[in-house]
Amino acid sequence: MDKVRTRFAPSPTGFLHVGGIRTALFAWLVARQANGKFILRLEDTDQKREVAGSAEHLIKSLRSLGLDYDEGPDKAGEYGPYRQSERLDIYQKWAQKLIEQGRAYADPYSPEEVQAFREKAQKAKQPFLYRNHRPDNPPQWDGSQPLRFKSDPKPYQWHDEVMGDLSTGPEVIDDFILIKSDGFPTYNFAHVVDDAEMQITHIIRGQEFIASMPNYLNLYEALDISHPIFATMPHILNEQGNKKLSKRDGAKDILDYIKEGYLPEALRSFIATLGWNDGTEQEVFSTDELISKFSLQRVGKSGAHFDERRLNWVNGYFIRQKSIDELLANVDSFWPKASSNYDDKYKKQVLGLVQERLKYFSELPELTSFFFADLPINPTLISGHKQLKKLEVTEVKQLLETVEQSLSESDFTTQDLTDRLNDLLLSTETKPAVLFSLVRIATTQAPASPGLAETMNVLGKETSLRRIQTQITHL
RNA sequence: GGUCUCAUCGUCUAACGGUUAGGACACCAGGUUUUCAUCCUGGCAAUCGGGGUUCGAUUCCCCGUGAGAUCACCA
Repeated sequence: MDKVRTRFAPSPTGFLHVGGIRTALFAWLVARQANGKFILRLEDTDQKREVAGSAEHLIKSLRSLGLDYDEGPDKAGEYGPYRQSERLDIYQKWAQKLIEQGRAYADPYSPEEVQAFREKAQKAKQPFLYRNHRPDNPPQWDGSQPLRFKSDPKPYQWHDEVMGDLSTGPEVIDDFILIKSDGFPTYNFAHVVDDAEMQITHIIRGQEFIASMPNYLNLYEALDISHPIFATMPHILNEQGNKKLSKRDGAKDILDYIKEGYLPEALRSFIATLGWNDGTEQEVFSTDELISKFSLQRVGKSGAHFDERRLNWVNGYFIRQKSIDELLANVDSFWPKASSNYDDKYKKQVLGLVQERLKYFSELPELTSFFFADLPINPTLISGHKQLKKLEVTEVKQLLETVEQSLSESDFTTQDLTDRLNDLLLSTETKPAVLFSLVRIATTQAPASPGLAETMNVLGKETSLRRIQTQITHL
């Protein structure tokens, strides 16, 4: 087989959501697995829908996810340019060829007239086909009219790597527009030409294109080019599961996940297993494993729902696998503001304590703020505690003073703190649920925190004792 | 409405026609000296319905039903 070349061909009309990035990921995996090339092509043939800055946004999204491309708008290759708006002459050339063969003609009708045909068909409960109105003597095409494909309706059957064998009758084939009256090609024409020109071997795309496959097949024949391998991905559905994931419907920009501190490798694993698995019971995949194990044939045919809770679990899983040094490098922009006074050594100690509770990095401030600054006394932590609220204020005060006295003699190693805390349990005749909770609240003022001795060890003697003292004076 | 496609726990999914239909997320309960989390143990929970074919159907066929996609000078 030819060297594998896959492409991701978005239109620059907005951001990329999970569904879009999955198509890109699969195309990337197919290319990387075969040691082939992955190409980014911008399908910017609709000037009206183009959103300023979205091309850059798309590129940034791919880069953030680690989906590097070998050729693209900002990465020259031998099949460029990689922006369709810069390839108009190429489409003209191919269009000319079709005209010469009598397989393309100028559309003499106005949009309103075509619309009238459409409504008439609708009223008659007939499917609308432009070719039923194909003009007998179309005018010479001068570029001001749309150029239409003169189709040759026939039944088709074809193979799709994901969907299997597909077939349709001739009734779905029509004279679609090749080149619009504004001089730009339609997707239907441009992508066929570009995939051929760019030597693309696999077209991996969403299922919205499956209905027009027969038209493309018909066009491939007219152009006398062999078609690439097709792989159609089912859509990812929204959380409610009643429609395809869409921007309108509140689907999130994939870049937002990066901003919230989801790891690219976790995102890759999660997104890949949305519809794909290797047949074993493995749930999480490294990117190397994805590259070696992925296959289009094992992609499911039905749409999957996007479940953020599972993504959270996968991301937490990847976070727990990381070394503290790797973690430190990853969370750099997520620390609470107060952390700027602390060095990496201290931050690594903190990370070591919160690593297993992090689901995504933007949780870092709420999980670690008390390591960097004294939080205000929160009386409800005691008054709302099921055991502590039963105690008299004097009892609480007594307990804290006993603790303070013992800890003032500690060297604040985790071991010594643990020993002293255990001794205090005996000497004060209190339960862990009472004593430990109280000390934990006093030293952190947080509803949840890592283990008590470890936390105090990291906070240090001065800070820990000061906070206990502060708590006493606020009782 | 026409055309195409799909259908296993709430969710992601596994099961060359023969399994007590498996795993994971979520949830619930218990354990790991406080909390949150991790980890461990256990639990709840599915083959859309009806017909065939077969000794035997989640699996093959047909009909329903449901869902999705598409019917643009959008991609």
